[in-house]
Amino acid sequence: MKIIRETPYIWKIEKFGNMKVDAIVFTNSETIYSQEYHEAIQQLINVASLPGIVKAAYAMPDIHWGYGFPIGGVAAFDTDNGIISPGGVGFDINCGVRVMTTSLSYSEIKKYIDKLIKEIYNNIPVGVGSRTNFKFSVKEMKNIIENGAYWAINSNYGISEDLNNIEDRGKIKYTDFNTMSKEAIKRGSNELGTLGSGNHFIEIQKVGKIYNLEIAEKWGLFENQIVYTIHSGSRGLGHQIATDYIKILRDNLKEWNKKIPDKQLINAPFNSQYGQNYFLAMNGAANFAFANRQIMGHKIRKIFKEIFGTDVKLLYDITHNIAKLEEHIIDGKKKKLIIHRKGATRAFKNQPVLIPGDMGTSSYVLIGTEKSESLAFGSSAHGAGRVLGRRQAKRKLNSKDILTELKNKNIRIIAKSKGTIVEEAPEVYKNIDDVIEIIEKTGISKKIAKLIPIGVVKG
DNA sequence: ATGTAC
Repeated sequence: MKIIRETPYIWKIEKFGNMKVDAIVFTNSETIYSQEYHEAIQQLINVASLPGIVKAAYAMPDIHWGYGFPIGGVAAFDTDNGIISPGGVGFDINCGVRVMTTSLSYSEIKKYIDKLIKEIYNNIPVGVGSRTNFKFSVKEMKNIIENGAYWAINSNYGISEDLNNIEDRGKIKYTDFNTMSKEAIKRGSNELGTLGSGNHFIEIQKVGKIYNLEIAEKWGLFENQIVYTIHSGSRGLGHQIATDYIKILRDNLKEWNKKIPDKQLINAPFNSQYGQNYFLAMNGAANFAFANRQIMGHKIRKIFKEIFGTDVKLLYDITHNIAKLEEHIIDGKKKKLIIHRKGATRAFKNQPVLIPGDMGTSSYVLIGTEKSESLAFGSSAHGAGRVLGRRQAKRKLNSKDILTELKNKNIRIIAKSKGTIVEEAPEVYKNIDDVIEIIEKTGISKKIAKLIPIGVVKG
């Protein structure tokens, strides 16, 4: 294997063996050869061998090991002779991030942080198996699946201008309710507007440093401003769709998948019936997730209105686990591709890019660039990236120490489970500042503002 | 991530 340093932050693994294209890794010289990158890079090499992959397999600086495809990976496939793979999307279909902005400064709400996070915790179901106390009918579920955030706004969870600030306006048109199992629909029927567990969170944050005043102003951001971030996805519904289609492809496309280097890379030709059915079902789950974040975002907006009498705007809502049908220029010609972004954020030119760090450090708002479009199909990182596995975290850390650490930093927290506090402790993540620095240096997005956590709600 | 296991 030959790793070539293209620039100080871009590394190329020249294609060898069964690879159809090169692999490109965005990172620094300290991590490229590190043990923690090793498995993920092997997975990236496997991805580069899949049929119809175009240009290269890409890895963002926060890559780590995932199901088949690495988390933090981007892979584009030709729609005529390429594939679509559930492992290239992930189990939490349309896991994503939304940032909402208030007109309040930190000093105005300082005394109310405990009250705020308590209100949020009491109004939004959080944690493993979090459910609403009612169920949507199958007919209403069809409406939700087909219309996503558009459905939510029509159901009084939001204002129409919210749609302008959601990726794909919160509604992907390529979907078909009939491609989704009864089980998936049943699981989703009492999960809409719930946070979930693991790395999902709601944070009240204050705007720290502003890096680009002009854009920040345009986006309604100012120093010491109170904003909030929601990180969640499609809950059990999306998980069920992923599980269903991995099995369907395994049972029905044995011959087609005979040569894959890892059984977790199970896939279907994009233009086949199986490939199309997964695509349509996955998009249904994505629409469910858009509605999910829209509801939670609006509920918190109402809490702010009740306590402070202030209005809240949506800065942006973006997904980082999805396969999208997009047009990109390949060899000077426009081409339709199916872009898998798994733990990678879309970062088209001038678009807000939201990258959460960990609950003890910070998160960032960035802007997409032309360079991202030319270098990585318009993609950027999605988070800090784990350095400790969940089990390792539980062995090494205890919740009491983490709570003390957060208290010392003046960060309030309500969490349903002590286990989650440990599994999601600041120590289990890479330093977000390092990830952001690499992104800046490569130019795949540019910093706009830093967000500092002050109140955290966890599952 | 996940009714953390079929």
